[in-house]
Amino acid sequence: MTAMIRGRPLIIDTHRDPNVCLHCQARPFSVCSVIDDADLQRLGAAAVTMTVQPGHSFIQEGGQAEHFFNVTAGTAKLYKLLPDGRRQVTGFAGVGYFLGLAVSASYAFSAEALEPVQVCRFSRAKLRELLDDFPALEKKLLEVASHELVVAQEQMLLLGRKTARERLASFLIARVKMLPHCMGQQTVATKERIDLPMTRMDIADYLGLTIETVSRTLSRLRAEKLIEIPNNSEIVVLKHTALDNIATGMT
Amino acid sequence: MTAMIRGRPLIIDTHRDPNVCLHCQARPFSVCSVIDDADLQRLGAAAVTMTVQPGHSFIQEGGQAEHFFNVTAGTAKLYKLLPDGRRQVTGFAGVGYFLGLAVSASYAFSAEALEPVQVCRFSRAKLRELLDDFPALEKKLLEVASHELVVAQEQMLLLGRKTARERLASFLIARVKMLPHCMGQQTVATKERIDLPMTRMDIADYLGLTIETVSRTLSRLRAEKLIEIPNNSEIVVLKHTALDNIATGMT
DNA sequence: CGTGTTATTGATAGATTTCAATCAATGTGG
DNA sequence: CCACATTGATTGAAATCTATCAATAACACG
Repeated sequence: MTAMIRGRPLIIDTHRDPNVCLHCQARPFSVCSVIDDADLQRLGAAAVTMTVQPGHSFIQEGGQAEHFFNVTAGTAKLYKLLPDGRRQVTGFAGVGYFLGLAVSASYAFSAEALEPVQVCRFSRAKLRELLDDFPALEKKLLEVASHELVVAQEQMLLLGRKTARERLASFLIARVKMLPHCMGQQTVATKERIDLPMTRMDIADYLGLTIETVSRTLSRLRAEKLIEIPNNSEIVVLKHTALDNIATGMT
Repeated sequence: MTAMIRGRPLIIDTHRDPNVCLHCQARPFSVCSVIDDADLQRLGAAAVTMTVQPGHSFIQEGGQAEHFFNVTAGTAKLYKLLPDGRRQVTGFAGVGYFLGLAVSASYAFSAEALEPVQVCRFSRAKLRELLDDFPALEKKLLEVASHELVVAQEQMLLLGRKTARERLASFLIARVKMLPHCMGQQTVATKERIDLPMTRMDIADYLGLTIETVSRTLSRLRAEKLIEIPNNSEIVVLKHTALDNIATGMT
């Protein structure tokens, strides 16, 4: 089955399988982690699995908010637009991210895949059912939403009060912190390799800057030996602490 | 009873009364609206009523998050600080606003009264109890948090991509929209009087600008006959539509 | 009616944007 | 296999918006 949006194939594959949740590698990172194994079939039966190709949207700002999504693979950018095309990326949704919390009838943002993205899709009605039957899920969603709010406030501080240099440092440090936790404290002094599935333009739109300022600022951080830029989609943090101090406005 | 913080009297009055909720004029605007009259005593028994004087904080960024608050009168500003004193006001909490949703152990922001503020205070434990006993309350909180997220994303767009002029227009329009609803559509073409309990500095910190830019921009809007400024704590919107167009970046 | 606080207005400076050119990586077709 | 086009990133020069510095003005309050 192939859904079409504006004449272009958006979803290359949709799939229903009550057992998807059992083998889902995203479960430990997502809201689904609060559902018992025994109840997982209920969840799986309510979900539709989709794959979204890079550059394609699965949520449109202002569109009817009929579905909720859970990212199980890949990364998507979330953004809002002004009529003249100015864009603000409000976040990047990676594995485990729950999307569509908006209670309003229409979505407040768009979501576009940066790499092939796999999502579980739930209808509004199905999610309501699930929430009624699994209070733990509702608790978890409240927890997730609360955390999102904290992150959003931190981003407001960044956008409203931080310099370009501080914004880039904050962005890099935040990315480091979401690296596989297994490394833990140990890597603080050593090299930390960040994967960047988004373009410089996306970073600029996320940090409220222009692509040129992002580029210039990264170049300067590199010249100062705080980072390395092996290629356009990777950055290595050489001096975590120094960068962290810049990020928090301590320098 | 008078609580002290850093040697200064923070709360001029605290009060326990199981029946407060019955006569609470903030109920229709707050999460408490989902609790039946019959259960209101449970709610009231769990709450402590406090009054906070202007300039005093009842939530400290980074402090232990032991309580949740519900504003029942007045307005507070919510803000985050950088080490060098740069401030970002993340929002203004008016009547009905629920505060402290953060799940973390410490608050992510500070809250300071702009005018005498009355709040209901709940302990973490008590709120958990209430949430377990009243699923509707949990649902409502999720709804509230989701709405807050939408508002936060809109603010990110403002801070990241809008001009000073657009920011002020957005701020004024948002304030107009939260005027008593009884007026409805009718006043769109007529005068709309906005009350500003915050200083120009607070507005600047909310919009990611300086006090001078706020002042200049308001002066220009006045010169263009889009607004009137009868005094420092009031603004009259003369041309709602024109201002709205500026706010949404249509001009 | 001082007096301190808050807001306005002016002049200048500065950080980031804008405009523009170059470079690098990738892909295409002859 | 190599010109050629395309896309994304970098770098430079100039412009612009907002911040900063500074001086008044308006206001609140004892």
